[in-house]
Amino acid sequence: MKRTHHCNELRAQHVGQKASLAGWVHARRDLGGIVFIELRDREGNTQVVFDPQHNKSSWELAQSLRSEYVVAVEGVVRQRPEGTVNPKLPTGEVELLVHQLAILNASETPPFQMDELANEDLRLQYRYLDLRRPAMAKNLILRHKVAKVTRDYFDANRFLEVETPILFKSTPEGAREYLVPARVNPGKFFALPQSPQQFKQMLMVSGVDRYFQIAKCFRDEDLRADRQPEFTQIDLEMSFIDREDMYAMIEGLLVAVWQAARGEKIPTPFPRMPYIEAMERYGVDKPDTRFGIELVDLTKDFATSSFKVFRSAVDTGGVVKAINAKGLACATQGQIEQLTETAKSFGAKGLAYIKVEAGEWKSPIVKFFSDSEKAALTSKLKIEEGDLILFAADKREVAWDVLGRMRLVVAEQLKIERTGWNFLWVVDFPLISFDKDRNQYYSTHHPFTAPVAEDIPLLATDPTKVRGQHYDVVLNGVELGGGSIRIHQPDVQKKIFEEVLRIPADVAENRFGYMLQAFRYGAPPHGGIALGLDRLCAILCGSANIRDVIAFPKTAKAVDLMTNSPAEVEPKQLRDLHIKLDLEA
RNA sequence: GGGGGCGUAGCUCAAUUGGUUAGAGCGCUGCCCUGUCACGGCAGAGGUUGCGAGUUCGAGCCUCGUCGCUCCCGCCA
Repeated sequence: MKRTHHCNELRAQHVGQKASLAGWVHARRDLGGIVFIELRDREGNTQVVFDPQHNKSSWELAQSLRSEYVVAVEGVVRQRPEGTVNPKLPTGEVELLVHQLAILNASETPPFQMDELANEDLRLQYRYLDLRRPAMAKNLILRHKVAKVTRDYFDANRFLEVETPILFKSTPEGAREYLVPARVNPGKFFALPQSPQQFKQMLMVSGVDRYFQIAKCFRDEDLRADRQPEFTQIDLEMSFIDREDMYAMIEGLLVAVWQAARGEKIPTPFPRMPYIEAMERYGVDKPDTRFGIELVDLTKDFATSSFKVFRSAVDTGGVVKAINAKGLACATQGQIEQLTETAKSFGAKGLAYIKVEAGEWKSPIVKFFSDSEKAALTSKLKIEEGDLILFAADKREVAWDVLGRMRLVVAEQLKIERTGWNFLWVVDFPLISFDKDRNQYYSTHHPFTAPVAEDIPLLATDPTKVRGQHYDVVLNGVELGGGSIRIHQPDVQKKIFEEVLRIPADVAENRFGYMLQAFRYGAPPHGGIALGLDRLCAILCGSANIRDVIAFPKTAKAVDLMTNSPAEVEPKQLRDLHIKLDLEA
């Protein structure tokens, strides 16, 4: 009794045909004289009917069916009687009248029902049941489609899919790594790659020209809703290109993905926004441009203010900025305190505010403002009845960060509708940043990013002014991916390592020596990008959590509840690896 | 490492100010039911209120500790 159709296939056109289905018992409706079973597989559901007048023995056997039994049925496709068509089911015009039923496997009563959402830990423990749920099956299918269209697209664009090693070398800068002891080399370790970055650049030197990979990456950092310790990137690298080529290539990919996954057309080219503009207007380098509440700069207006908090922020080189949460003046004192606590958790010293209610500015600070300052606020922030103005007076970066985050918080509270797909490229990032605590420069992204050519002279004088040829693709406030045109001249790369980043020569040689050497043998100009496949799929599924698009994810504590890993190992295994556990956890 | 939320029946949740025998829906078991699709009807079983201490005449509720799930900050070149 091999199946002839899946459970979302039979339609009116099949009426009268013999058909066999196999799947799980999704629902049982036993009316006494007649039994209906809704049979489910990953594609959908079909109603099958057991009628004693048609086939008594299978009707009798059907009495014993329970949720999640695995069965095969053979019968004839029948138009449902008038008035019993189910418009909610794609197969709802027909049903399968069963001649023969085979119970392929029974099932214990499942720990949760397939049609409601159980607790996350239970779902993860019984992930194989969770994945049977139609919503999760749909996510798996969508992820497959995205991967498939990605491969097809890059194949059509002359890319080669090349696998790079999972056992890699430890590169201590950046994220914490998972280490793998190397048994045959006692005391030495591999690390799992945070990304295939260095290999893909080597592939360009190898003449591969266009590389892509759907690559597993590993980072031993604390988890978030959008961060798992192992995750997947759509990773690519191209030779003989500039930034414009990359923008066009990725826009083409995303057009194809949206078409395949959602059947929607997205407009190209995506807007470009310099990093500094993103920060000034939205306070983040991955702005959600689907709504306003933009940051407004008031530094000049309060440069000579008699309100000391603002004045001293400006005097010490900081800024005064504000956002207008239109319609939030109704916030209670308790809610304002809550907002203040939130702002403090983001690094603010406090949260100055103005509530515009009953034609009045209600605020503990407004009495310090001059008429001209009030006028500036009114015009720049377009203040109207019902507004809530939130201020940040601090160092520029802190003010950006606090208001950028508060902007999202108030948008949430105002329940601002955020629809549509707002893609954009954020460009012109600073190549180099300065770490005040450690008193040294560091690469904003990674040390292989090429400077914008005309800014190269600034490397020696004012490195933080140098723009990098880096680009991030942002969608609705989510960083989908980022990349850069790379340095391909060994002398420039060496200069960045040694003169700007001040990596000691022997350390640079040990970590990147092979790379510098490779570049001396004819490295083509090249650049690449990596997109987070998990985040991409989560957005396409409308899920806030990437666990929903990963078949077997880990909990927030980085544990797999289904297999109970990580777990302790046998002492012999440790001995083989020359590892002794003698530090308290 | 820090902060918030949650933990009560198999599942999702309720339980007033700390006060009688901890409830509901779904699921489960049995019986009835020939056009259901959230099938319906009748009956029933099912609880160490995560765990451990403490306060109290009395704790699901308060306190402390601990475990688990989750969200956020730090962290994630």
